[in-house]
Order: sequence, then structure tokens, then C-alpha cells
Amino acid sequence: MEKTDKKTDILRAAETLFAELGFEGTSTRQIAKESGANMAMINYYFGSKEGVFLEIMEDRICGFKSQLNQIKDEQIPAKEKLLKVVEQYVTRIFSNITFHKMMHRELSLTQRPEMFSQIRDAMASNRMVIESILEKGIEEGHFRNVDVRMSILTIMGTISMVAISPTKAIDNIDINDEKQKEVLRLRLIAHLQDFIITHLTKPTK
Amino acid sequence: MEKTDKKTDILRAAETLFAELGFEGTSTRQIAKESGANMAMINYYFGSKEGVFLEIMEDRICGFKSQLNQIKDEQIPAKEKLLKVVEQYVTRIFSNITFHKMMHRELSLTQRPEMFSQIRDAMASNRMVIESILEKGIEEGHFRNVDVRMSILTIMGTISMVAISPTKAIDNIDINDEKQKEVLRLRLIAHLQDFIITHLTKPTK
DNA sequence: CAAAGTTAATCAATCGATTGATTAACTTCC
DNA sequence: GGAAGTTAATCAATCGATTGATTAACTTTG
Repeated sequence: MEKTDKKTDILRAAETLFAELGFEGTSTRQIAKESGANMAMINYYFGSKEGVFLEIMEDRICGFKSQLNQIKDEQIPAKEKLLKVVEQYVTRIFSNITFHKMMHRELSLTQRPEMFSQIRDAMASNRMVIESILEKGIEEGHFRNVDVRMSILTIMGTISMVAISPTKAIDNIDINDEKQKEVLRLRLIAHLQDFIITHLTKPTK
Repeated sequence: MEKTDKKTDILRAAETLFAELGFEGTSTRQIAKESGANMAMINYYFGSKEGVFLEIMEDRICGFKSQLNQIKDEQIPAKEKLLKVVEQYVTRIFSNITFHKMMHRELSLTQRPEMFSQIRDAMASNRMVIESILEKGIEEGHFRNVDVRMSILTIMGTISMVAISPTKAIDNIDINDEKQKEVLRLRLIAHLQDFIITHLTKPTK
């Protein structure tokens, strides 16, 4: 028998519902029903519906930043770092695609300032780590003098696009099938590493 | 005196509100107030709130497909076609960024099937036009044998990422300032054209 | 027993949608 | 040409349902 307190039950149920139906589209009653908790428990533990969302985000965001920073400080060439970052970035997002959808959805709204800035800051933080790796590589002469910000947005944008793209949009791959999802993950990583090599590294003379 | 009927007033007001507040976040009362129309007019003309959204989408989607197909049929090299497509794609999205945000937001939800499939089909249609250009280029030996689908998702993803990225996230550029927005647009086009050349075209021996 | 956890019941507010009545513009008919 | 008929457009008012939040009472735990 697994031990679960009501608080985590609520968080788990809310995460699924928010991802599927959006923040507005999810009612506190649904969260209560799905988690087996009473409606009042949501406000008891989190103060409000928005409080639930913020805590979900906080939990997911933590950890990834340190994961990125760890790669940054390794003693390997910038190119190897970047390949590693891409692999972990893809894997991280693929481990919870619905969450990533939810994040992007709320990022495109400005009406809930707290939610917005929380996501924005987390993304900016990630971006800066990758940026420093890329800039170092340019300084050291291993990368072409590309538009750093744009190149990062290309990496992030490609991953997002694959993750967000409707099921079966890409070569009839069903993202809900775990096996096909794994194939897609590897394919995406291969493509991005190809991008890094062809776009960033100088042609060997 | 400009001539505007209530119907287009509603569409215009709704487009702005949907983009800013999301579909759920926008009430029919807000649309009515902002457009100067009576609430009942929304159902009178469009049947429902969702009907308004679908018509907005329909209006925007039309035209772009023919625009893409026109490029496809031109008698110029595949590379030139692709550069042209990218430029027009970026320009199209930059002409109404909030609309593009709204599209992506609704694409990530599955609860409104009509809205979802309308957007999905429109995107798939665009993707296929670009795909055929790319494949032709590979066949003719002008492009490397890249992962076609992934490369397209990179182009689309980069554009989306730039458009969706929070204001001031990219080098402190304020996307609401028309002049800075134009600079960003050109910078994005330049970056993508650099991508096409370095990633797709074979290195000249 | 007191604090923490949990419950059903209820709150005011707002939602999308619909109603029946009214207005204005255009057609038809004698 | 002008009364009668017809249409689309517009309105205020209101519908039942649902929203997020709160209350007060009850139960468990330490």
C-alpha cells in the first residue's frame, strides 16, 4: 500500500487536469473529485487554485537548473557540453510533455502575473546557462560567430515544437505509445546534434 | 467616418481579448462591452463563443496557404523557395503575434475538438507545402539528406519561440515597440536563412 | 483537551446562453 | 405614393448552471 497524503494527491491530480484542460478550464471541484480530497482542502493547503499551480511549477522547475549548471562546470569541450545539454533537455521535457504544454500555455498569458513571472524566470535561467556555454565556445574559437540568442531559441523552439505538435502529426507517431515516444526522443536528439554540428561548429578545413 | 458593422466589431474585439486572456479567460460580456455590441449579438451572428473563435481562425488561416503554394510553384531553386517561405512565414506571424499565441494555446488543449482540429489541419497543410519543397531540394541534390520533418519543426519552432518568448526576454527587446519589432523580425529571418544554408545545403567543396 | 485534518453545506459572483420586445430598413400590394 | 407586410438587427432582462471560496461542524491525532 503506497502512502500518499492528501496534499500530494491534490498536486498530482491538478497537474494532470491543468495540463489537459488548462488552468481556467479546470475547476476546483474537478481537482477535488479526481484527487479524492474535499474541495476545502485545496484552499486549506494551497490558499487558492493559483496556489496549487504555483507549487506544481516550483516542484518541477527545481532540480533542472542545477542539472544544467552541473554540465556547465564539467571539464569537457563546449561542443560536448552542448550536446549533453540538448540530450538532457529533450529527455527532461519528454518525461512530462503535458506539463511542458501547460507551462507554455500559461507563459503566453499575462493575466496571472505570479504564474507568468515564475515560468518566465525559470526559462530565462535555463537560457542563460546554455548561453554561457555557447559564448564560451565562440570565444575559444570552436563555434562560428552565430547569433547566440537565436540559436538557443532554435534549440528550445525545436524541442517545444516536437513536444507540442499534435499526436500523429509527425510521421504518424503516436506520442502516447511509450515505444514510439522513445524513438521520437532519440530522433529529436540526433537532429539537434546534427544542427549543432552543422550550424555552430566551423567546417573542418 | 469608417464603416464597420457590428459583426466585424465583435470579431476584432474578440481576437484581441482571446489573445490576451485566452478563450476561457474571455467572457462574452467582455467581448460585447469591448465591441460595443450587445451580448445577444454574439449568439445571433456566431451561434456561440466558440463560433466566434472558429470564424476568427478561418479568416486568418485562409490566404496563407495559397501564399505558400504560390512560392512552391515558382520557377526558382529549392533553396530560394525555402528562403522566401521563411521570410513570409516570419512576416506573417510577426504581423499578428498575439493571434499566433492564441493559436498555439488552443492547439495544446484537446477539450474543444472543433477548434483543435481546425488549427491542426491548417498547420499540417502549411507543413506539407514546406515539406514538398524540402524533399524536392534533396532529390535534386541541392540539400543534404536531413530529417525533413525535424528540420521543418526547427524552422516553425524557432519562429514560434521568438514570437512567444516573453517581452524583453531577448536582448531586452520590447516587442511592442514597432521599430524594435522590425529589427527583431529581420534578425530572425537572417538567423533562419543562416540555418538553412549551414544545415541544409552541402558545403561547397 | 487542543491542534490539525476533513467534511458537507453554502456563499456571492459570474458564466454562456436565451428570451420576448423593439427598432430600422426594405418589399409588396392596391 | 403610401399603407401594410416582412425582414434582419438590436436591445434589456433574465435564465439555470457553475465558478472559487468560505463557513461551521465533525473527526482524528498526539
